[in-house]
Amino acid sequence: MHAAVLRYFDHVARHGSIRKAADALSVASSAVNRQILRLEDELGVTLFERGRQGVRPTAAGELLLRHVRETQNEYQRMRAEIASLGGTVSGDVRIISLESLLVRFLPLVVQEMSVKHPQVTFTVLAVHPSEISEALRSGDNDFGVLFVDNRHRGIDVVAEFPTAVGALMRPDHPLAGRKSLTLTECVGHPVVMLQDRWLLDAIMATEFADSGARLSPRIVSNSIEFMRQVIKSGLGIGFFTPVGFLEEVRRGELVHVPLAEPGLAQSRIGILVPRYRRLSPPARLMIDHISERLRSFDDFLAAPVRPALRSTSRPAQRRAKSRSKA
Amino acid sequence: MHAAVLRYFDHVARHGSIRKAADALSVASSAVNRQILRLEDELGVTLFERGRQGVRPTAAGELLLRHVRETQNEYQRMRAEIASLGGTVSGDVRIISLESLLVRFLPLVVQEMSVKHPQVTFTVLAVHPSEISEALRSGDNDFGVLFVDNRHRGIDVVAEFPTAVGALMRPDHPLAGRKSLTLTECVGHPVVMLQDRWLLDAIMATEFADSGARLSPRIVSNSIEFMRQVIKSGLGIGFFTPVGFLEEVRRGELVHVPLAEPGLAQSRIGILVPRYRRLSPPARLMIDHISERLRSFDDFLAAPVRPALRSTSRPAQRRAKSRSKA
DNA sequence: CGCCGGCGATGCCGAAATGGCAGCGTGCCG
DNA sequence: CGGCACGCTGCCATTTCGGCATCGCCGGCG
Repeated sequence: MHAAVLRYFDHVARHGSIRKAADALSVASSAVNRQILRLEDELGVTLFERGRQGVRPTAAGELLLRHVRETQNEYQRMRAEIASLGGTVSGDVRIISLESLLVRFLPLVVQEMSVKHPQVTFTVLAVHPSEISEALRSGDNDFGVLFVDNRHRGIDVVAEFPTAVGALMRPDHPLAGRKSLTLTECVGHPVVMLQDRWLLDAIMATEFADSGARLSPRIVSNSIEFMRQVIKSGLGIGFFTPVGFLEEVRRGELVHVPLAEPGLAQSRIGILVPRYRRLSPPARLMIDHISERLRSFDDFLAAPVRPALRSTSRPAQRRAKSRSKA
Repeated sequence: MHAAVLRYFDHVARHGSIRKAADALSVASSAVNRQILRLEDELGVTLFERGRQGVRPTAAGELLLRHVRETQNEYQRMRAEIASLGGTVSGDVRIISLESLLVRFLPLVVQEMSVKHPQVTFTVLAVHPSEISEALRSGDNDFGVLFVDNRHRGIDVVAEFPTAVGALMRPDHPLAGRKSLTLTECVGHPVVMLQDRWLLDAIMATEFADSGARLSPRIVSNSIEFMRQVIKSGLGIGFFTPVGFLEEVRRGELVHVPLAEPGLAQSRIGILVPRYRRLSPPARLMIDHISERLRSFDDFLAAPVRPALRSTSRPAQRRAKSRSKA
């Protein structure tokens, strides 16, 4: 429906080069070039600065770019809305997430969703913590499943759930019997750590730093899967939320001991949505489904800690504080 | 830039007929028709119900319509934004207003604005009170200059100014010497009234009813200009905000005596903007300008009442409570 | 009852827009 | 200096779009 020039312009901006964009679009570069020139003529401004190394949007180009992307996003959302009028939900749901949730949790909910709504497609991306704000604000993604971080402006938390960041280890580890741990208590034990603060968002990073704990990493990696295997083989302790390791903990292959540091024990996973974003029907359904799933895991996630401290009363208190709307 | 089919679709929906739309667009009806058919084929849904008397959007058509209009509005706003990058402000500012402001006040500010920014065009419409909400929400208009009515949902008041609704009469009228009046005090005097609640919004209507005052209208009309002349010729009292009659009051041709009823004395004129609407640069400038103008009238508008009641202290207190942003 | 007028849909044709191909000029880099 | 990637342009084929005439349909009116 929309003019091809919208897609062309978007691609040129993304690739920073007319030829690259034309290549990605599978059209001749001349065609793309002429559309851009025609557009500049129509608006009476130059939209790209032509450098020796490609093109870069001018201020006017940036404004147009925002309009174009917004239009395309809204178009997709509207198509999904129309499709859902006929009863069958369809469209693409774009999610950004913590990598630890990408490994187990999100595949599960995506699969469950796919069974219920076969027409829905999914784009699930792990993002570097420094790019979360941009990824949510750009309008390219519907929502994020991330650690709640109230430093983000213009982003709403539509549902959040407590999760206890803790130490993951084999059942035969010396610390495996503990009900909770401080980071300082882990000093001396071999630790496997994530490289480059991946997964550990800023909250945790400062907490780890503030504790003064000089943890000695025996193994450093940026692969969750690698760390999973390393921990399973008893090479050290890892620090994670348990959501990505539910199966291992259930089967007794690993033990998750929550950390006592307040900033970590009270950390929360939330569904983060750019404020004012209109969600497509499948995105709304997906948010509801994830909320439900997280809530159903909640007892399991939180139970190992709190009931042990609060003796008898309220033995399995529901602690999810969903603010999801109907 | 945008595909012609957007404009076609919009026009067809507005006119409720393909041929009418084609006529308004100055293209052949077949061209319009085929574009609509192609669009329906592309989306896989029928967008219009073909009746004997033209076409009417289906549910899917309504969704698409919203997207199309939003896209067009945003495009216009973006063009204005780009144009203002070059220093010269341009674009169209769409305002809805009370009819009483249309007669004197808005022509003044529009003229002042036109001098400063010749490239800016204006669309100023009087709307029936029952259509205010729809007119603001539709996205067709930038803002309204109206009586503040907090029953509107999703509409923000970016600036508001007290205005004293009062009785307008000739200086030789028996009540002309009064500092303030109640409606019951007006009983017995001939009154000129607006037909069909035009201008008087619901607040005033109820106030007039609640007061129990049985005012005897000698003349009823729906034309402000007609009533102005009638009042000037001494045929009766009219009830208005003074903004539309500033010149006459200044020249001493008419006297404006504020009404004592709290709901009327404390009525406010405000600039009402649809929440979440992004304003074009000229619209922002126009809002600022109107705010300033209203504020500069404020002393004049409010002074006749309050200083007289509060004797010495705070003789000419500024009472504008602008919440306009820079 | 039949005619007329308005409606949307369609076939046909010329005009305009779009895209593909080849080639130009230019600046960067080894 | 020669390759290389860049944006740009002339030429031609293809696709799309719009105008015109026409069809089928239906309601209103004489």
